[in-house]
Amino acid sequence: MDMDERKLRILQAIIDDYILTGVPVGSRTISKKYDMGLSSATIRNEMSDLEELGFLDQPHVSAGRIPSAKAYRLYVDTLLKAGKIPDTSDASMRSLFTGRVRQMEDVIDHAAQVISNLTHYTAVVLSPKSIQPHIQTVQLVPASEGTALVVIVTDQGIVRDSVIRISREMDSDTLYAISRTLTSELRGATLQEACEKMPLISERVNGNDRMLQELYGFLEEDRNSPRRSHMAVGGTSNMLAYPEYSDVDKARNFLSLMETRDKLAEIIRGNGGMSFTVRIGPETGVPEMTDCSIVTATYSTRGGQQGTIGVIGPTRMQYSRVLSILNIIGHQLTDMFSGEEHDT
Amino acid sequence: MDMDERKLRILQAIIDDYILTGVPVGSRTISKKYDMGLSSATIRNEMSDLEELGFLDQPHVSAGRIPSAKAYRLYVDTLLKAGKIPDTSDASMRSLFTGRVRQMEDVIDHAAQVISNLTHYTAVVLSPKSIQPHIQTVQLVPASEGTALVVIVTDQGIVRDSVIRISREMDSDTLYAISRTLTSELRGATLQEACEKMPLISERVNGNDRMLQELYGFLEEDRNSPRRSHMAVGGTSNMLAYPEYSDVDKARNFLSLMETRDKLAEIIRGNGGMSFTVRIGPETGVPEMTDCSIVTATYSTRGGQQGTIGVIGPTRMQYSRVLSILNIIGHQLTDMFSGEEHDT
DNA sequence: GTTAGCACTCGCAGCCTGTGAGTGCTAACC
DNA sequence: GGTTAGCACTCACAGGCTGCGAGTGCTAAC
Repeated sequence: MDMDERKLRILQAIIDDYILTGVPVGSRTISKKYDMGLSSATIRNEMSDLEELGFLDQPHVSAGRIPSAKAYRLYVDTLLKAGKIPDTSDASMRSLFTGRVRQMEDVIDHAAQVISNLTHYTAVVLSPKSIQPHIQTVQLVPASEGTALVVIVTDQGIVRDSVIRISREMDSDTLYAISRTLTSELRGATLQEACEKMPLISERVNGNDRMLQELYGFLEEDRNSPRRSHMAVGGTSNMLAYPEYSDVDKARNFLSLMETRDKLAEIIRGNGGMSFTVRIGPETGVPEMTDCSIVTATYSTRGGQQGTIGVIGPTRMQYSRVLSILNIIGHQLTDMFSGEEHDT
Repeated sequence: MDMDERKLRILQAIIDDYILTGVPVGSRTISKKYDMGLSSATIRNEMSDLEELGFLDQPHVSAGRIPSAKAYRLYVDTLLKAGKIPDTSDASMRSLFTGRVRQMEDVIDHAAQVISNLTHYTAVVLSPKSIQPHIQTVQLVPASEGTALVVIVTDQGIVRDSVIRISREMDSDTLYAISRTLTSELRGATLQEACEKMPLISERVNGNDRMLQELYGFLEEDRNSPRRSHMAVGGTSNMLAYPEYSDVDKARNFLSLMETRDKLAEIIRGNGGMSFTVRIGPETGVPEMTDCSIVTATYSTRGGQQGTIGVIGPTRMQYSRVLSILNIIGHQLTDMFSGEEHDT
């Protein structure tokens, strides 16, 4: 017994219907609602076959059938093969980022909002993972008495800063002089390399051991921390609207997963840099998410780094709509971050 | 009919029991569990009085009684009057902030986590609302070709930054020179005043109109935006564990309120700078939160600004425990932000 | 003023039942 | 041989009924 054209059409109809309603779908429904010119009995036979092939599950004998993960997979694959993205009414989306957002983090927060509003699922937006940024400028800025702010600008436009203590005698000019030395010494180095170079530099800028010590500490720490990779989550409450989560315990599990941000980031990032991924149920690899699907897309910034946007929803997700939305928003973010600088 | 000592003791017992169990409490329970030396019948009479006085509500005739908002109010007030804070096992809390956290935002995120873990309610932490910071240093740092980073350090240690476009000819020294001028001109000014001064300065730093224009734009925008006031929310999923939220719709309302961050910040900030506030049910002023209570406390930073930490829970909250925890965490945050600089 | 006793209320869990959606199978039909 | 009508069967679910138990209010006695 093989998949033929007709089985495929029936499967498609079942999936469509189930995505829409969330209720197990029966043979009669298919034969009536989607006029295939077949009686319910015939559909019934086909459905029985489809079940045997592993595309349908039956929650209990006298209920309709629901698509299996395998079915969604097939569905999505054919969807993606066929020019994938239908044009959603993107007039409504074109101008979502006009409201003068500047800081990258603000944009990311906003994007998560927008995506979750459009999809009615949960949206996650990750800033690009900075892969070994190279130092471009180091500057010490006088802050309050006895402290200075270290600002490190990298080639990816990412700015890192921290306050360090300095001796009270230092004035602005001295700091500038030191900044120049540091910049010329460290330009082009990765944070890693900068750490290694510090001892050498310490000889050339004599008499400021304590300060350099602190600077070193900052570099050291910053190098190891994955911070500055910002993440925004939006629309977690949307999920509660789906009958899949009318069970409070399930909902709670889901929500607490959404709250453990490290884990969540890891999950979303698990797309291997593909421009689109769809992970369905068990494919997510997360036990808590066997009845969720994750759709991700990427956007890129000037430096060629990739950020990730993702949508988490029930397995019966409106895949085509979600893919379309992610596509559009992804492009918008790319435009925003790579064309013009994201400033005023 | 008046409140007397005995009525108070009974009310206390009822509240304690209800906070613990969440189930309407009956006269028999009180007479047995909390040995008052009174029979259930007597308690019954007293409870009837308490109901008449507005301290108890009866969900339905044959259920026990539950404390009204008025009762909680009384409860909290006497609690607060009496040296308020019981010593919770704070050995477990003392060292919650050791893990080398530096950036203020990280600390705030962490604090929200900690508080929600300790209380099992939802925690909100707000960074101080910067009230008219004064500029201390302005520095332009070369970023990528044709752009520079403006770093503004204020007297409150708050740093604002943005990328602006500059003409390509400018080198590091030129930028420094301009920085010096800007700093000497603007030191001590508020952002507001800085905006007003810009036209004047523009004459003195000739030939860089475009850059100054952008700088002006940045100041202008920054002045008006309440950003940089960071907010962290933790433990929203905790609320679903309480029977009060076993209704999914209710839970969803709550969660979507937690997601509208502006509104949430406003609500939490509505404490008028009091060192402790407890708002019970309707007192919150938020229709969606009539069955929630909000407890807030403040912490302060070097510049004397106040940040807010808050806990949102069901009205039958463990007020004394929550107050105690907020007290401790508040002190820790104050120590961290006002004693030493929050750096390495 | 306190308490024992009692009748009464009412939510809730458990059980039963009818209904309806859905299935699988068989036999007839084209 | 594929398709369809018919039929018996299954099973979740909603609705109605019932008994239980927790709780109350009232009254009368202590």
